[in-house]
Amino acid sequence: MTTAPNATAASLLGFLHDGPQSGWELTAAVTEQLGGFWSISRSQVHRELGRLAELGLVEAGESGRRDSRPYTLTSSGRQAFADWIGRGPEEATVRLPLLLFVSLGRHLDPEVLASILAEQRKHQAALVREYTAARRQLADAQLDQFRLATIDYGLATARLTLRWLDDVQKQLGTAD
Amino acid sequence: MTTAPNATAASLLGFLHDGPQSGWELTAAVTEQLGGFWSISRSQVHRELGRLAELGLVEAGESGRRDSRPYTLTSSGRQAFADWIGRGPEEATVRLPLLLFVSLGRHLDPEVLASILAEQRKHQAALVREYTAARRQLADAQLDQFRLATIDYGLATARLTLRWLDDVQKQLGTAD
DNA sequence: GTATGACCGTTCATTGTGGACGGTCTTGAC
DNA sequence: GTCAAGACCGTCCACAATGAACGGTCATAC
Repeated sequence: MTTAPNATAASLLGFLHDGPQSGWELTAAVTEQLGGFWSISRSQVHRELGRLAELGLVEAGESGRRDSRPYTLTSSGRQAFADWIGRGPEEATVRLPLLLFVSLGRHLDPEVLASILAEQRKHQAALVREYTAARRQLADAQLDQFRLATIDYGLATARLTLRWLDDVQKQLGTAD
Repeated sequence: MTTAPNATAASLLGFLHDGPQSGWELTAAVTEQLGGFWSISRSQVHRELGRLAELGLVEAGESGRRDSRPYTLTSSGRQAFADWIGRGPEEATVRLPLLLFVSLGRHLDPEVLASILAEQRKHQAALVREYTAARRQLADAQLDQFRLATIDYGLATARLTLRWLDDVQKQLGTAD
């Protein structure tokens, strides 16, 4: 009984539950729906699809328009996915460049630091607007409550980061 | 004028501002101080140190006790770090297994899902306690405000995730 | 008809992780 | 005093993941 070898492969199997899709389509779907908290790259997607095909968890169809090759979930693929998701999420390895940057902030000129933080603030604000729009749009079309929940997480995180940036800026201002 | 090739190398240069350290010590320091939002691996640290030495950004000292080899920041290393941090944080590539898991939750039996979420809740609660303790301990010893800020971020994030898990669980309960 | 740009897979250099291995020094139980 | 356990320390390797570059196909607009 094969199991999905890693989280990336598993996510592909998950998305293939919605019907046959090509590597390109899968990449687009994952990026659009999970982009905020689950990044993948095209090259990785294709490599995993190739392997999944070898393992028989997925079946490559005839190449359609423009080299697009649709993959279909097999029954053992379905089983492998069930195995994987039943084991629960693995531990996260987090890398947030923004946090690394701030934690080394004492080595940077306060003026420059302030202007960079302001820029980051803008970025987070844009993110909040983006998530808010997505939320509104998806609340209408009633959909998967799980997907709604993940959007809520993204929104909450963006808001948190925004508030945190404000706090940091404020504290820096009063520091002198 | 060389610049730190990547964020990992840059973080090492940053930490070496506090004095000469071996790869082991650097790994420990980064893990302890930034573990929540900046993961590194021992193998990667040593590879980067080797390269930094080749680039002359760092100088390997005489091997001390137990193969420990201390590295010292050179003046060009200092300059390379300044260059790097002056450019601001790069874009984050986020991968949160918990979020991937929940977003695929519809494929999992609700009972099993609930028990896994409960487990994750415990994990987050422990994290909150951990950060709270660290915060208290570091607020006494007056220290770098930047480091305090990063701890605050970790704490806020853990709390957010905890609340979010509660929301998800609640929503699942009422779904039937 | 042809230029532009969306689509689609492949390749490769580089970054990053985790486990295994081998070795060194310290500490404490006996 | 010895010796076992465990902390310390670097190295090696298989595997995972990213991003940029390349080459090619098709549709559309002019």
